[in-house]
Amino acid sequence: MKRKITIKTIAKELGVSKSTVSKALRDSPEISSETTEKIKAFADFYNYKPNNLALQLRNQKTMVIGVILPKIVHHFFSTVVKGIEKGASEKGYHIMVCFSNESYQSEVNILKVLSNGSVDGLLISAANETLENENFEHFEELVNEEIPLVMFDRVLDSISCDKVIVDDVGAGYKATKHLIERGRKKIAMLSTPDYVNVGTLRKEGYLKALKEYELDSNNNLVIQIDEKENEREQILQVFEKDIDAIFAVNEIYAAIAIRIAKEKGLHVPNDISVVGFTDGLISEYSSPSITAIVQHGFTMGKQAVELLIDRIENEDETLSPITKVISSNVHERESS
Amino acid sequence: MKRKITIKTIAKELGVSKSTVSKALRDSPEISSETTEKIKAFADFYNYKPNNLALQLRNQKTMVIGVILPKIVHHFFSTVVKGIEKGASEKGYHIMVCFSNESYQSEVNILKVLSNGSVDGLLISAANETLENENFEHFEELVNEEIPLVMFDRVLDSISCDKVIVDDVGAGYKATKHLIERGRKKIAMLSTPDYVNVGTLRKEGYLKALKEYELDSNNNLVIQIDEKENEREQILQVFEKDIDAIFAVNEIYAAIAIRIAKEKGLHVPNDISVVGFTDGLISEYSSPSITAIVQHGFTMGKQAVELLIDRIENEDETLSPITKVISSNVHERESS
DNA sequence: ATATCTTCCGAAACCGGTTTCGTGTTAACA
DNA sequence: TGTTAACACGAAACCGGTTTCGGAAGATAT
Repeated sequence: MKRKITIKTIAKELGVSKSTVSKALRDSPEISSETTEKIKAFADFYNYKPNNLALQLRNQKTMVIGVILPKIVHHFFSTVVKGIEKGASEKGYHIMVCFSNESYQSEVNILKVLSNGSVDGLLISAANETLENENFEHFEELVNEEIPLVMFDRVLDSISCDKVIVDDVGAGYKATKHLIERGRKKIAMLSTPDYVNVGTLRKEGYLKALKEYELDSNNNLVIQIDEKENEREQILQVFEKDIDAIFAVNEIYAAIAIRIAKEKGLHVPNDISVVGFTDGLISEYSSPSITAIVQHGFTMGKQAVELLIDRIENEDETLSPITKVISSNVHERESS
Repeated sequence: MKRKITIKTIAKELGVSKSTVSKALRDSPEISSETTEKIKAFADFYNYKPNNLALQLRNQKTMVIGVILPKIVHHFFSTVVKGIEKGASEKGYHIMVCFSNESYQSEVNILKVLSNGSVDGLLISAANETLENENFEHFEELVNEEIPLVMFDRVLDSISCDKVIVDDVGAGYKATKHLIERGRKKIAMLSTPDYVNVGTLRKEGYLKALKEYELDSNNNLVIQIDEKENEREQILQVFEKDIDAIFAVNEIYAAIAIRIAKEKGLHVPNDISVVGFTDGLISEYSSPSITAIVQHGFTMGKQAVELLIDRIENEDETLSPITKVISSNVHERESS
């Protein structure tokens, strides 16, 4: 990188002091218009730009928000990132994005680096491994250090910070109710292992709807898919049961279910209805297109970053943590 | 944020000088093991972490790489980001991600901020608007300032920097050849407007394959889809022509084409074959699944960031710019 | 007893800005 | 003519580290 021109260079070249240059560039009334013009012209000519690091150090403010995501090649999370970036850039902040890849150790390492003053605050969605092993000390430390922190989607109850979540119980309920209203009575659910709390919450909503409509809610229509194993094999099992609808915890499982149904000669939605979660490209472009719960990732990201910036810029007021719930809704398509 | 403990605090508390603390923490032989132990214990107890900004300012190095993308809610780009992050973190770098949202002005604004010393280098994929209007001064300025820069995917020939691109001509050729080898003779192409050079290049490969197999290559089987208009309406037009195959410039157009074909009672691939670009979730999970060109976004991102870090860490050697070409291949599925 | 060498540590400069405070010059006023 | 205020600018501290250099004290050599 070419050696950048600094205030000192300008000062030396023009025979004035550092302070004069700094003041002139900031239009201080202390400096005569004559001198100011001269300095500005010089700075302009040499394309002077103040060094951000120096300013950040001086102001103890980076205008950068750290974002830790479990993954990025994922429609929901990429949508959230978009919302975060939008909200951040509107307030003049930039984002530093890191991925835990669902690994606890990565999460810890990233936090170690980012909590060194590189960022003004953090936006985190926890890794599955962290949730599974219940190792939360690294988050607790952040709270202790009073680093502004907002968790979203994959949040932890025991951490005292602002949170933004999807109303997963409500969403599960709405999805199931939607199927019931279409006349379905034997609704299976493709869920996640229990440690993924979103799966658990969605199941709760599912059971709630079944109960409300007095349908059989014995658990054996719920299959917990382990994403580390072959997903298709696991989903195949659900077709051995006597069902007329499937509620899948994400759009990929929904798409796989539809494909298996077709292979078995079942018509979707005539023989079997399918509702998915995450209103992404798969739901939109598969055929039949898939009825899905839309999670409003963009909104979630934007609200999360706005909460965070609020904390950053009003550090004095120590309000108790807020949890925002983004309500979801059913986007009806052809599969139900 | 809680006032962080600094070297000065430790020094005052322990009655030694700043320099002694700094040296002790860095295991300098200048400091007696006794003093070192004492300082380390104290630092450890109060969870001291050196302030990154101070180090960055001192070392004139941030270990941060700026990434500018046209968009993130897009399978290919999110894959590239994953590759970038992987390559970066392997070398101890972090990434700062910004989105131009295909807007020229955003691109300029982002560059203005990021070229202030906040990053050690930049990874850029140009916005469509920039390509369309051919405004490249902001990139030229980067080159002038000798800020390490690597462009990927959407690159500009006139900018002198390292580049990583997909072999779009070859990919278009392979896709078309694949269809021809399946016995197709009337192959339409769903392309992009001409200013999107990837579209133009893919078309070039398409035409090359047609010519090689002595098929009619008059241009009227090529439709340029303007993504700002209704895409479905535009794609519908292609079905008015006498065709037996479609080569789509991305997977969304391929999915839309398949859907329209089904609606028209055409069987895919018996009546009409479809090949798409971008081997994403849509191609994988739609039914029939879509034969697609895989672009290896992860590889592209990783190679781009490796080129960049190489430049950053070997600034003295001024080698002439390198262009890496990532070759793509056909992932055969059911649609062809 | 003096010279020299280690060992261990502190003062100060530096990175690149901002900001407070002090000061010399000139003009206005009594 | 002396006092004072306004103006224009510079010196120095500061943000939080690292690093060079110099020096005090004690150990060793002569």
